[in-house]
Amino acid sequence: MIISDNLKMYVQKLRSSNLRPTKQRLKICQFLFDRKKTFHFTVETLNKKINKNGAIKISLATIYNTVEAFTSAGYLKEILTSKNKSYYDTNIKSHHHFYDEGSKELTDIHYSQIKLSKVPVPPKGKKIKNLEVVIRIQK
Amino acid sequence: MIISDNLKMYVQKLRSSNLRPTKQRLKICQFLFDRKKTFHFTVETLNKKINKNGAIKISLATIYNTVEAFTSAGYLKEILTSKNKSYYDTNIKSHHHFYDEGSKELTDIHYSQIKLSKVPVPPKGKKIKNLEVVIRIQK
DNA sequence: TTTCTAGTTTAGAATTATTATAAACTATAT
DNA sequence: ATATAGTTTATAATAATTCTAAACTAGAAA
Ligand SMILES: [Mn+2]
Ligand SMILES: [Mn+2]
Ligand SMILES: [Zn+2]
Ligand SMILES: [Zn+2]
Repeated sequence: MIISDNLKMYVQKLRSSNLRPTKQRLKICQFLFDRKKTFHFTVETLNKKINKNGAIKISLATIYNTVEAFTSAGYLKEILTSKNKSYYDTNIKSHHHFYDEGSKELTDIHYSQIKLSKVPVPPKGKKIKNLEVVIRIQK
Repeated sequence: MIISDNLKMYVQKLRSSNLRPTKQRLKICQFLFDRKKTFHFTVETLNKKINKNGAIKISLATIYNTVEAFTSAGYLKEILTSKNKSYYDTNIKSHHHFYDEGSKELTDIHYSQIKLSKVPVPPKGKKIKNLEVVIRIQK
């Protein structure tokens, strides 16, 4: 895959979500999705890496806006785990996580690696939005 | 059970955790534990209710300090669920929760109501600290 | 191609939850 | 009673995030 091909792909992807393909969004797309493996990040880490040595600087506000827009559009998944910071995942398939309380890092657990053989019925009028398990680990 | 009996009990409980039985801590103990059912709260809701119409006002800083001290002492459990706010639980037994994204309220799920028939081994050198499930629900 | 406009980016201010600071207060050991 | 370590408190500081409003830009329409 050549980068210019991916760029076209991102332009389409963004347009299909009613998001204009700005250079900021495309740069963030490339950073997030031009790779073989999915990964986890926070706005803080993304901001640092995006603005390390690139040509254009992207403001923190735009990083926030874009991560939020990409999450709404379904390109990213938010992982609720820590009380202070939001984590995001480029792996949008349903799956579980280890959360290391020491290093504050997430590791994927494939969906099939956890079997819930008994799950309670939600209260009337409510339905289950998400059943992904976060297993907290430490040394 | 008479309140004065519970008060003595709280004094002992606090002393046994090397916490001086101040009038602030005792008032918070009474508010949290003088009831038949356990419940969930945030510092914000606790602060409002504690300082509604009581004789002594307790500062927000003391509410934070006390909730932290009680959690360390094992009188309370912290439930990590939302990205913005810490939730606490007077039910310190291991159990699971529904978290309603609309009302932002927690509901207990008895430990036996969820069966995990397959759980992955944690990475080497790490052990599982906590395996309580939060099921996110919505309308 | 120029013009227009809604959408986007940005710096900086505001907000929210929480933690830190340091002075005044108090439980309790001596 | 006194001393002292622990506690409370108002207030400041911090951290993550959201808001604001002005400047900028993609892309539709003229
Ligand atoms: Mn926040
Ligand atoms: Mn915070
Ligand atoms: Zn993941
Ligand atoms: Zn509970």
